[in-house]
Amino acid sequence: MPSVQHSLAADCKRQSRDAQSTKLKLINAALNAFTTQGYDASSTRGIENAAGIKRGLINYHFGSKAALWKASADHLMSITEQDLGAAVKEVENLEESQRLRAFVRAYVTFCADRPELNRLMIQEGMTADWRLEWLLDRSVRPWYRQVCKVFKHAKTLGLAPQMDPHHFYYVLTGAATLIFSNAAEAEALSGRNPLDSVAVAAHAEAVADLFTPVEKSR
Amino acid sequence: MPSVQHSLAADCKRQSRDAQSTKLKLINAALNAFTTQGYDASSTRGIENAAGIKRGLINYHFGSKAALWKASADHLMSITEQDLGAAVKEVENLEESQRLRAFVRAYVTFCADRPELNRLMIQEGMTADWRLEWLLDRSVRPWYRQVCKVFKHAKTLGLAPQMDPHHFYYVLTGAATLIFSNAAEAEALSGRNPLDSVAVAAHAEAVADLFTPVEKSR
DNA sequence: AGTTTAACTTGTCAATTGACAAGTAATATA
DNA sequence: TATATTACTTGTCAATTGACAAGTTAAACT
Repeated sequence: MPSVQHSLAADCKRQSRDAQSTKLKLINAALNAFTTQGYDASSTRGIENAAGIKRGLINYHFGSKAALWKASADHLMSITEQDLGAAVKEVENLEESQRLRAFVRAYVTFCADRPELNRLMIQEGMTADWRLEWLLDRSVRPWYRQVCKVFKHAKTLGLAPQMDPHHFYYVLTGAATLIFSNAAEAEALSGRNPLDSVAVAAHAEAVADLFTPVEKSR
Repeated sequence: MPSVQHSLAADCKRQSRDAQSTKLKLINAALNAFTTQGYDASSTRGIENAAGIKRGLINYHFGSKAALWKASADHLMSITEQDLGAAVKEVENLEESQRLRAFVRAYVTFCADRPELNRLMIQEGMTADWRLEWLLDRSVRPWYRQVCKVFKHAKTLGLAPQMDPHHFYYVLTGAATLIFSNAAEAEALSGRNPLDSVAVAAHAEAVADLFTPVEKSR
């Protein structure tokens, strides 16, 4: 009997006294708040409530709201690098003529999987402050260079439209992401959830078609 | 001498006791705050300070923060309907083969002139609440229908890519606007102001090229 | 000139916010 | 078993926020 109780207690141990799991709950709740409401409109108490933990734990585990933001953004960027990095690697194994198209498709699919990334960039891309600077240094600049590189290569081979890479970056990013960033609006307008897998695939094709030499008339 | 003083006083009269001009100052400051920071992160006191008027006047003239938001959004939408409506009318005078291209160009130019509109849609398009509903009813739905109509017409004539109108709407809107909505980020990445007229024209061409049957190779 | 009304001003309030500090409880270690 | 460390809890604080109410001033009207 005592042994049962003991092992039960051991099983439950990680339930409310595991710093790692508490931190993760906070980071997930924080990402949701920061990316949909923005930094200033998100309250630490609201995040703590959403995470289902007690008041005060943000300051205990992270020290400040700003530090929580950095930890959350860092977490999101790590996931992004992992997921998107793997997709990009696969693209490099393809025949040259299909690379840009596959790249676009992989990017759109990723954006639908993790709309938080684009929401965060939209929240922080409007005003030049410490958060935008942090994001630029941490991951936007490298990603920007990579997109430009892929595009320039395709353009050289005549497999992409003639366009300045900088404009391509924003045309692609905007075209690929707005429908997911503004999912609530898009759903109200169309009556269908844009994050639904069928809708995602259709959107990916639409965006890919734009940048791929058109297969003449139908 | 007294007459001079009198006429001077008459000229200055509208300086600090004209309800219309006070309201307009508030609406402009409010638009700037609401579109860049979002509704919840914008404080009425901050808006009053930015407008250069005294504390309390928002509640005197508008009754509440929510009412100020509605008045500001309504103001922005009226301007939009005027400017964009005029541009669309001009497009209708053009030869059919050029209409979609001219439409896209006019839209991009407008977005650069008034980045507040797209910033507002981004701030409010993520979450389904009373503000999104207000915007949908007031102007998004009509505009959405118009864009779909123009596109369907061009598609029927083979002058636009084969694509669902709903996806076209978000592809066009995203491609056209992100570089202006995220002007701070875009400037940090490229070193050049995306709202500069040369950059705007280049972006308009890039977007228009996407949706216009490509003039083969160069 | 005297009165009314509209425009503005300022004091105050309860609620929320980020932060910190002084606690308590659970677990690991000696 | 005793002790130390880590994880969590709760009380409190000053600052900010949206709202309202009781003022004051300026202009319009009679």
